[in-house]
Amino acid sequence: MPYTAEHKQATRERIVESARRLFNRRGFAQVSIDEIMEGAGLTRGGFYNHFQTKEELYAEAVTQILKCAPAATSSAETGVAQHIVNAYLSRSHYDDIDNLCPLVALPSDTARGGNGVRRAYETVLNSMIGLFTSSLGCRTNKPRERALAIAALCIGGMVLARAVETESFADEIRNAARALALESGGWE
Amino acid sequence: MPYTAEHKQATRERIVESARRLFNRRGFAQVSIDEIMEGAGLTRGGFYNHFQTKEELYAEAVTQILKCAPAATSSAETGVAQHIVNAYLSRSHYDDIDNLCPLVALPSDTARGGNGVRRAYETVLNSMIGLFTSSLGCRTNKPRERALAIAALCIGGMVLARAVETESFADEIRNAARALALESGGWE
DNA sequence: TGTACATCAGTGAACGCGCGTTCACTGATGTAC
DNA sequence: TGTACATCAGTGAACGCGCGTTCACTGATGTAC
Repeated sequence: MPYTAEHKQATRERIVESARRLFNRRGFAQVSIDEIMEGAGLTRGGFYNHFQTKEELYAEAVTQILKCAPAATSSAETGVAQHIVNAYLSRSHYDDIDNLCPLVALPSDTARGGNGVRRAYETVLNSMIGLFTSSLGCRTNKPRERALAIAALCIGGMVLARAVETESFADEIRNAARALALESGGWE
Repeated sequence: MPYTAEHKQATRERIVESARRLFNRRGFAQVSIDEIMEGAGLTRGGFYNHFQTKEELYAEAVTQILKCAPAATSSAETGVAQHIVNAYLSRSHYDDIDNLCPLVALPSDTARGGNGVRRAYETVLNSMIGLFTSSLGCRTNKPRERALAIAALCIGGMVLARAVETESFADEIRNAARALALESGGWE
């Protein structure tokens, strides 16, 4: 059997990685298969050795994007949540377009997308919320409700910061969202 | 001069209205000029009597969408802000796709778009924030910062609710975001 | 160890559809007389 | 008031490009002997 299974798998991953970066930046419709394949160092035709349709790649890439989201950190000690809030609403997260959290980059595309994509989105959001919840357990009588609101603040603040034209306004939004998130978590 | 200027203006507005609804629901690339014109009761060709390009219509439609956003309410008495937060995160706002606030429907498209679109987005967001700020004036020492965070909560909560697959989860998110927003505004 | 072979990942030309845009035409309407 | 005319909003066929997808082919690689 020529070409090992590992070789094929590695190529497939290069394609998904290229797609991940492009979809996260520009959404589904604005990215062509040519671009994705070029980003993976391949040409157009080979795409269909790995995926049946562009849609299929999209679902896989989004799930993939979501899996490497910062919220995937597994340890849930107190302090981790605070750290995540700070990192999430930091200037460096705002600047790093290629690694922007998909919860921020793709909510509109997800809302317009199919069930598979929505499920993946929900899974990642859930893991972020689970982390906040356990970190809040001893500080409030409604930790889950609080965790949900803090997630909305983090993601909402970032989404707005990225949609706005003026950079100083974007900074102001991030900082205000962070202040309230930290206050609500009792982390200030 | 056959056909009055008013006639032409009215037609133009029908096109923008049709575009407004479609763009708000599906974004820029997923809507065709055929659909927009059909929604306005016209045919393809006439489009170019009113607009030079699809892009031009997009910029105008988005600005238009943003202008009729709920935040445009001008009176800024205390209580109005509270009312807006409640309406914003209500189930009926969540359900009404065609009239969904563009701050919720279009942030990704805006973030990927040109300066005109971003400026329009910023303008509307500013008017929402201005309203919150003046309504908070006497209740906190940092009214603007608070207002920014509350806006992030409203929009973030709604964006997440709309991206998630499970309906009960969406409800939970809306309610949690509302609770913290009202608490932060001192309106509970 | 070396060689012939079979497989299949990858190539790039070609296809066909959708859609933005153009264009020659139509016909509804306001104006001049 | 009625009629001829000029204008231009609206029509729908056609164009052309981009892109998703297909397909015949190539050539790199692992296996059998």
